[in-house]
Amino acid sequence: MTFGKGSHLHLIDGSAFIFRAYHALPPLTRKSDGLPVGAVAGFCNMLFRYVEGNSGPDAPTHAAVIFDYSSKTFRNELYPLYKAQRPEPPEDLRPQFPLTRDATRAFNICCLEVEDYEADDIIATLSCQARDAGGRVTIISSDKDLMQLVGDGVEMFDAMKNKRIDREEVFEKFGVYPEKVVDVQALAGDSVDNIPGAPGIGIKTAALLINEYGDLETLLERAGEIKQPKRRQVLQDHAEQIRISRKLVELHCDMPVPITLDELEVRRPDPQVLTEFLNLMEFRTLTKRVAEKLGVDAPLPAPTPVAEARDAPAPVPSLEQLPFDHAAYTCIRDEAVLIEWIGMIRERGYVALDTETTGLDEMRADLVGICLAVEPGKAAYIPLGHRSGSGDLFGSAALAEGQLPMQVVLDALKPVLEDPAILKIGQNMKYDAKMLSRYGIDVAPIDDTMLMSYAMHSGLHGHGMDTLAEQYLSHSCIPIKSLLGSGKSAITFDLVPIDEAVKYAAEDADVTLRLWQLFKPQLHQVRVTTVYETLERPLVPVLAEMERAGIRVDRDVLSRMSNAFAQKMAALEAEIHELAGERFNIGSPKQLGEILFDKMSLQGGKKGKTGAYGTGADVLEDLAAEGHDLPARVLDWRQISKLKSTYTDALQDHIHPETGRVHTCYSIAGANTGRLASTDPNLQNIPIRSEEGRRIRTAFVAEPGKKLIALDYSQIELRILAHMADIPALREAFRQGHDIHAMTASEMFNVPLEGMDPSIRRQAKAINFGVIYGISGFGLARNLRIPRDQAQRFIDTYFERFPGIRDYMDRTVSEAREQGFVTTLFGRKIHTPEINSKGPTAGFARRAAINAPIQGSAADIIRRAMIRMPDAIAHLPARMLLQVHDELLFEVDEAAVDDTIAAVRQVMEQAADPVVRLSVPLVVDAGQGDSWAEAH
DNA sequence: TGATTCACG
DNA sequence: GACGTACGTGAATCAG
Repeated sequence: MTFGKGSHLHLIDGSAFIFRAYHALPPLTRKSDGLPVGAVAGFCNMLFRYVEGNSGPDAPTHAAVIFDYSSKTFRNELYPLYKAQRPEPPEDLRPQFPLTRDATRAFNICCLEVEDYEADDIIATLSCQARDAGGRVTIISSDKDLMQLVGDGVEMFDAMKNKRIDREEVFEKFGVYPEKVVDVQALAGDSVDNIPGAPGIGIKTAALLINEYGDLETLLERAGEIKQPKRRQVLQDHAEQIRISRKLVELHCDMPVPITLDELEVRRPDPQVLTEFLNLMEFRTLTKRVAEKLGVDAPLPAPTPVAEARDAPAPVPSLEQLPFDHAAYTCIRDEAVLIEWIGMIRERGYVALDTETTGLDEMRADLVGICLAVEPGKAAYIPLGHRSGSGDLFGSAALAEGQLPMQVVLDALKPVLEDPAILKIGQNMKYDAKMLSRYGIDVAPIDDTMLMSYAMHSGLHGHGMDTLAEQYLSHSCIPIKSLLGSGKSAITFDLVPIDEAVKYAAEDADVTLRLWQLFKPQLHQVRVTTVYETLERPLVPVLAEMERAGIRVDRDVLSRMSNAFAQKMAALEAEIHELAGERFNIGSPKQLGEILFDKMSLQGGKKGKTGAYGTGADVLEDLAAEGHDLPARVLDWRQISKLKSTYTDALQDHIHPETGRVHTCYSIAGANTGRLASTDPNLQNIPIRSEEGRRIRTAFVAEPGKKLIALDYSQIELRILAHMADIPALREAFRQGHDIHAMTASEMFNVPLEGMDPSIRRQAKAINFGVIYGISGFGLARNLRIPRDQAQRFIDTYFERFPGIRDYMDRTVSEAREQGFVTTLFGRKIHTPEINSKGPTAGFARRAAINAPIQGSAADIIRRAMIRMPDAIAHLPARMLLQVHDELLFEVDEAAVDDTIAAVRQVMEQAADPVVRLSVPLVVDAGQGDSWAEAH
């Protein structure tokens, strides 16, 4: 087909694809020879997804993937420093560049690169040709340097955000429409690409100037007319540099392209060629998936050149590529079959296990069925508590036919599940272990695929089964919604027909087993075996115990507080409506914003990106400080409302009817840094900072005759920073037991420790915290409510006095850039896939990378303490109940309070030993009382 | 469902 | 006078 009217050309920014793929995936290598292929794998996945998604009315008629030929181009002649400070691509990415070209061709998509030109120029030239021929163009990229091309039938598509970029989007970003984007870029420059621009002028100012003078040339000619002297000077002094900058950012629409548009016509991939290429790369799952899609047989895996030991046992039949066959799963309905399966488990020494229940709350849900898998594709479901759909009016349906009695099954399985020689594999085993422990079975030993993934892939993606199956087995699990429905009409698993349940449940165990076989050897390759074995796996039984124990909560205390809050709120509500002169929903930020800034026209109203006024506490506090009553009352109302809805009301619903206690659930793999997270309810954010909120802690009480004791690490993150960054002054202060913030203040402001002004100490404290968070002048200024330049001076002084801190930060960031992850003191890896992105994301990623080793090391330390705790307190009448990041809460017989504090403190303070010898001591503070309020 | 707000370390 | 920011979480609520 000739390219012309009605044609639609897709131009894919190949280099962007490669880098994204590289950073999104762990460093995979080809099994047979160790060739790094992670980026190629990701690239192929993206291309496949792209091809799959290309159907429908807006499908392209023509397409090409565009690459950079090399990093040297004609622009370097123009300006030698252009992109000069770009880091070299990582060593293991280099050999993958040519493979991505091969991959593109294997997909039967034209791939293009031209010596001396950037991919962007090729994209520009082809876009112009296509537009001139009357066709449409979509550029698949989010690179801002391409935005100058948008308009007149040319659009961009950000594949990452799944968002189109049109003229208006460009205007939002640059403050001008596409035809003026180069002018703005020329003025603003770009530090990433080393485009000089005009010093001190950013995009905002540049857009302002261009909009005023029309275009860059006019602006430069008439620069003398500019009123601001500094701006005028800059433009006059740097006119030449700005003109060069413009040449650097302007894309070439007329470069020689060795191909015509007609040749880019979309072609179907040749199944043979494509699957052979994927097979050569040894992407087994992708090969299979593509073959399925194209309706051909997957080629046989290439023989591994490494001589296979002849007498080695037959390899486990090749696993993750075996298709999922739901019809092949067994349903165990009689004892003979059950015994047969138990035999198979004993023979192998491991089994993947999954329990099905009536709900997600292990403390309240009932067991409905158990599923076992012994080989990929070989799984069996044992229905135990299914009920036939037609129950009586009260929903108490009778047990369905054809199920073994629960007790018979549990009795038969118990020896296997508790056998120390048989490994039980689960996905989030804490859930299943807790469930089964309620039925008298202590599952051990265990492996957990969720935790394996967490140890290997933290920061890359979530670790739920669906995500993992999708990512590593290219398999989409049956959604539970398809069985249970959703919303009001949702049913519980016991009402699902057994035939349906078999497929779903057995699939889960099957997937778990396949993931385990895939992950187990990888743990070692990625060097996180120690992390998994010492920080993840042993934590499961410890947390399960804590969650089962729960903490006693006094309902009456909460309920009385709720009533008091309700009255207070009603009074405040009346007062606020009075002040506003009308009734409105105080809980609605939108309505509140309109009242404050439109109706009352108070100053300081700032609209965010959604166009709504900000009404956060900081904004309202500023208004209140100016003497406005309404915002002050709203702040009061908000505080009470929060306490009531989140704490005094919701917490009551979480009191277990039988135990009278609240049983939170900890997610081990929730937070990227290694911290735990607490849910249903969250007991890690019970108020303490405000006096009013603190009272909620009086509702958390010890049983009669017992006490609560709380022990928390003092300044653990700062101590870790002092150790990791090796700051002698901080280290010494901690060794001497000095007040660390006062010491910092004294160093920074040259004031004596004696009689220090508390506000000076407060500022030093804020800086100390800021450092842990990846400090910025802006952030510190906002936190301390001081001018920005002053905040920046503080930071400069801090870095001068403690130069090691800056070194540490720089080291950490470059480590993240080079490896794609940072590590804690104990070897936990936290991936930083966005560290090399541009724009505001870069700032976020940078700060997160700086913070992660510190927060993560602290998390590792308390994990180590928790894991050792059961043995350390076994001889005491004490139970560990809660963890709040740097604090542990125990319930103990009154008589043993002191002994327990001593034992726990010992474990906590020595928790880093012997793996890490900290150069600072860890110090633990302890408290005790009848309630959490007293103990803290 | 996403944005906003706010509780904690 | 800058692209825009403190790090990590979970829950309740509003609005579309």
